[in-house]
Amino acid sequence: MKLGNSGKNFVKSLTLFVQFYIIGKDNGWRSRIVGSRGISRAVIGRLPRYYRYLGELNEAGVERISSNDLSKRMHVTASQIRQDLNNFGGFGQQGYGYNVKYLRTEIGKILGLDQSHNMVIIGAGNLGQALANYASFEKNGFILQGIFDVNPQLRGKTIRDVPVRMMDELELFLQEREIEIAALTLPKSKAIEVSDILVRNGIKAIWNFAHTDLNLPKDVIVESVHLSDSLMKLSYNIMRHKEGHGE
Amino acid sequence: MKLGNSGKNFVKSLTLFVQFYIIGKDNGWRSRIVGSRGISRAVIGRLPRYYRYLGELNEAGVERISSNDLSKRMHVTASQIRQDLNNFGGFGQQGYGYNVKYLRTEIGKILGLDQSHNMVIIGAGNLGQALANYASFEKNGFILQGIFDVNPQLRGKTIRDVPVRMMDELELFLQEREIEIAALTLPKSKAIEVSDILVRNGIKAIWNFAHTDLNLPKDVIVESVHLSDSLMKLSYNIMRHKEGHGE
DNA sequence: TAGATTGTTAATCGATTAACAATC
DNA sequence: TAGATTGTTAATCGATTAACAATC
Repeated sequence: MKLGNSGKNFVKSLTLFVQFYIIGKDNGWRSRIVGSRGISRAVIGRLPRYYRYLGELNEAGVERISSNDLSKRMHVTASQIRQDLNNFGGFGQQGYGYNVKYLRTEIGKILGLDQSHNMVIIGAGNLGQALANYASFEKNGFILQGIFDVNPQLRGKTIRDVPVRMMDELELFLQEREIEIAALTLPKSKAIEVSDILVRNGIKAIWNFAHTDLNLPKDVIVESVHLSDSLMKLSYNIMRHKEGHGE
Repeated sequence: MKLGNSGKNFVKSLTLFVQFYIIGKDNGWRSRIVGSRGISRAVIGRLPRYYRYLGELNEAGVERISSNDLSKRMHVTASQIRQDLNNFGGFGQQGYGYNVKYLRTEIGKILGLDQSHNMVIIGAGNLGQALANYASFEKNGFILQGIFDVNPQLRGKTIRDVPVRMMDELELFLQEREIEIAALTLPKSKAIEVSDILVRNGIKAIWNFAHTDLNLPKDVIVESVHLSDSLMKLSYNIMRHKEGHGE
């Protein structure tokens, strides 16, 4: 029996659909396997980048991509891509590659972007305001519920419809709403005492921009963004580069 | 011959002084060795953190520290600290440990913090303004020379005495002053075209905050801070943590 | 000197890359 | 079916940790 071209494509699509549907159903046990730890920090660190590239491909209307093509765009090895993804399950199909939209969605689920997380920002300076204005966070499920500061001049100012509140309202606020994440955008002198308040009131994770490490109970997740560390790495590379060219 | 306690300490101090002086003189060939590459990314990534801890110790008046004590504060192994530092030379002394002030200075030199780097910020939104206001960068030798934006309403606004200029002045500005570093704090749609302008006008390094990777000639250093990548890692860890506790 | 602690080599561990059989 | 490309095992490479002799 022969099928015309459109018929073949239809079968192919159907096959893919069915396979992906089945894979989708796997999530139960797969996530339990994932939960049983063992995914390295390095792999997790790369997932957001895959997610970003798949988003761009998707916007560009690309339907499928092989690990090889993706590896060239991202300047990594195809082997690494396949190895990374297979930590979480088989998202691809031999002879076909990966379905861009599907793979993106799955990585999104792994990263928890399909769920919503309530967030507050502590410190309404430039950096706090910058974060508050990133509309794209909301798109990924991070919902800004409150902004706090000590400066009375900022009281009542709103950023994307969220009013700045004073710090003395923080504890009650955290208790009344289910806030999971706090972004700390304040000087290091305040960061440590504030982080204690946050932990006492059930915050699950802190996105730390203060110029210090936070030593908190190990069930509190801390993700730090140390801008000056980043700038120093850049500076080191400038040095190294100058030497390399005999200056 | 016996020495009293203060005499012994004097000799010890003298010995240390002499040793450190000699080590200091080594820098010529050491940096050439370092220049001959081979320092891994991972090691470089840890240097700013050592620098930060040594700064805190120094402020707290601590004069010397052993790799063991430092390892406990930083939650790393003493072995790693010694191994890391010995990539750049022997900064310590057997039986004594490391001189805090000296080691900090040396790491600062490795990172290029003893030199000054002219910098511009492209994009005077909240994030650009936040960076401009970080006085501590200036302390480490990063000198803000200019801030640029397309928004005419920002024209003439000054941040820490640096006026916001319009983008059409950028090329001339780069040519007239020796600008090494550009911080890109603008939307990804603009980031790529602006980075081309920067490269054409001799920028050595880009501190990239845009939500995209920049594919530039390999002699241009790019250090990216992808905030959403960071938030996604945090989100992943929240997920994993929930699973671990059977939710 | 004895004790402490480094610098450095060797052992282990983990992550990346290569290779290829499975399979769409 | 033949060709393409994955999933996965094995080989390599690199980074971390352990151990200890050198030495202050």
